[in-house]
Amino acid sequence: MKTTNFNNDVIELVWLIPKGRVTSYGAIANYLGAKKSSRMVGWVLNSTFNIPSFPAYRVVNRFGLLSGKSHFSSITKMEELLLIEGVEVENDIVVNFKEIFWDPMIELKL
DNA sequence: ACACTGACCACTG
DNA sequence: CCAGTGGCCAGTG
Repeated sequence: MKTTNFNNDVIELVWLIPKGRVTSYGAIANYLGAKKSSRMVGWVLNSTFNIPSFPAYRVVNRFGLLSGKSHFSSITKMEELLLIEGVEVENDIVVNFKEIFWDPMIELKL
């Protein structure tokens, strides 16, 4: 596959998400200066299925919904992985999303 | 080359 | 509040 900067940046950033925290596609796209390209973030994540222990499960949509769960090995895998880190999930939605939301724009502060 | 899709998001009426 | 729309752009048929 072609390795673009965007691709690498997204992957780098996702690796930086602390355990027990989550972020959103939009937040990542926004931080990378591609605000309108949040769809691309999802696209990049879809190509990371072959990267062992890549924490793609820490990325959800802006509502805290586990929109990518169907792309994991098991439909419940994403939720399980989050639960292990102490992230509560109910009806495919991160319960305390606002509290544990990790915004690179703030956390990495420029 | 063209049309459509997608792990999305913000804006508009 | 809900539906529609535009923007982004790589992959696929």
